[in-house]
Amino acid sequence: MVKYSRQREGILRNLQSRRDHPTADMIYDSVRKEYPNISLGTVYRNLTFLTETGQILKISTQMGADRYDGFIKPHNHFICRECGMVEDMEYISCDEMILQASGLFPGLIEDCELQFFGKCKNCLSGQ
Amino acid sequence: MVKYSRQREGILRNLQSRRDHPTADMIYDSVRKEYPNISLGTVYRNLTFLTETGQILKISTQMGADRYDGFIKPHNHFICRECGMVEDMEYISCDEMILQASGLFPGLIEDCELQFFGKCKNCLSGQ
DNA sequence: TCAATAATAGTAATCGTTACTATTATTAAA
DNA sequence: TTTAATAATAGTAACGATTACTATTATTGA
Repeated sequence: MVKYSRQREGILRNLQSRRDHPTADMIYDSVRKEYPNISLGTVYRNLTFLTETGQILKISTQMGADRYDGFIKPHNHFICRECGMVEDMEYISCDEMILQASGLFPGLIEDCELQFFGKCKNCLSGQ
Repeated sequence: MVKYSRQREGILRNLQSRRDHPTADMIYDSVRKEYPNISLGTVYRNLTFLTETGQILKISTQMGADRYDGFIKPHNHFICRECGMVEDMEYISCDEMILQASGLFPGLIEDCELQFFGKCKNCLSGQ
């Protein structure tokens, strides 16, 4: 049985109000302004809960800590290999690819993830 | 200046001889049979080197430790959400998608990664 | 054969995350 | 309302994966 918590709501609202794909730690710093006593464990626990209930997205960038995204309309991400910045990109559907792959694979393919890597505008222009 | 090391060669050969996408720790256990004194740090250092020089691939599965792959012909991966198994899949090119995306994005897209998630045959059949 | 230095083994430290526990907050029912 | 059950919390400890450090060993070009 799930009970309401103002901390959880604060975390969700914080994440929905920004588009910078923060880490758990960045969210912690930010939410702490509203709830000075909130603990990092609470942030992690709720990020996991919100991810599992589909209210937010978790992004693994293979560089440093996981990122979170309050914008859940399907879209892709660009990850800068130099500064680690994560930016939204227009959605390119994986549906045909899943279909294509499912015929060849002895298992259940539920979804796929498409991430783009490269250098962002800032890093290209030498900082 | 890069100097030869038998440990590095052992790690590379070990990785090339298997298709199970092992973690650094699994490689360590395995290579230790040939080099009983090899240290985990040496394994990590060389895995990083081999990845950066394009001799192996590093796979982030967003579940547990990173996996490594000695098979570098372009291909995709299926990751089982239940047991974490990583399996090779036929390559589906991202080239058109990179092209498509590049026109819309103010940065340099170098490559993209496509991973499939779901349940493997074993986990589907209830173990 | 030697000198320069890259790579190592072993260990400590770090980072991101999860687990634990006593306390507090929420909620459904009396 | 009060109360009782228990979910969620704060604070902290523990954990797993990875990196950093340092004295020693191995490789290599001269």
